Amino acid sequence: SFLLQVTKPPQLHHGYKWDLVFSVFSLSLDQELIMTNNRVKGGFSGLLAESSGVPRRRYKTTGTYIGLIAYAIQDSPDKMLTFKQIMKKLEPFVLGDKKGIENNIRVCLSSNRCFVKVPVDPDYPNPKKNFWKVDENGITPKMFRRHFKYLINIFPGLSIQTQQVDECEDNAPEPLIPVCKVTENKSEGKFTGPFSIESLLKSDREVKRLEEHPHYTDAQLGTNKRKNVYEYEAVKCYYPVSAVGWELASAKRPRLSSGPQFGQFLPPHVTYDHHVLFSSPLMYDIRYARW
DNA sequence: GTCTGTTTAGACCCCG
DNA sequence: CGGGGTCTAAACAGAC
Repeated sequence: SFLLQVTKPPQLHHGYKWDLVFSVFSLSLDQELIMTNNRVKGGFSGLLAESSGVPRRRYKTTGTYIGLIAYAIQDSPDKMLTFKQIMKKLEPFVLGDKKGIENNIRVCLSSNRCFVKVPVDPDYPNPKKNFWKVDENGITPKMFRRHFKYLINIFPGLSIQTQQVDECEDNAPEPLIPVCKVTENKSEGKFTGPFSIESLLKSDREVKRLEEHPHYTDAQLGTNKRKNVYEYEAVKCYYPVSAVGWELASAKRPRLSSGPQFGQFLPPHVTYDHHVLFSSPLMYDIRYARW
């Protein structure tokens, strides 16, 4: 594993702003930030804060991948980096199980709606050649507090302050649209994943067999050879939210099990929900769609 | 084969 | 204790 020692005075190393990193992770001066995949007691692993050699639990006192990645991206000249550039920038944090940490960062980029892709060459889009940038509209108040509270100085466009976040939460309005009614179309097979019947029912989402969905297109068929393809489509309702607004249903990026996912393009069967999109001045993010 | 990106499952954490 | 969030490992797809 690799230890980033935050010691006094803050060391400038390869141009990295250790003092900023220090504040990002809110560590006291004798603590260390470790980015390692090494297993510790109880199978626990992750980003650890250590004090006097005693590992602490992740949350509260430690950084997160989201925060770290966001820092790397926001600290770059154009506020966007390729995956390789992100890894290069985070190199000082990452020694040891580099593959594992790379994997984690990929997962993090891919699954969080606060990270979006921008084609390196817009004229010749290549799904594997993207810059990653931080989408501030994808940062929920909760995420802000958890990951970005100490990064406010590198988010000049983020029109929110900690106090505002708290106020937002205190006065959170009701969603503009009601939570979807739950309908169920049973089918054979038992699914246990996040899109299983049970999970979907629990989370008040509408479930339909893909084939039965009115907006389903044949283009979706046969595009995925994976084993555990869930042939369900979740109809999720999102209501206007951003870091300045109200609460998102989830910070996780909603997605189908298969189909084109490139940049901000939406699958062909996805339609804008104009009521949702335009009923609030805050709504300008195309991901606030409904399908 | 390598690199990049997506998805899933499971373990674990925190919070209500 | 359950739900949601984070992290890890792994499988997989597609571009090069």
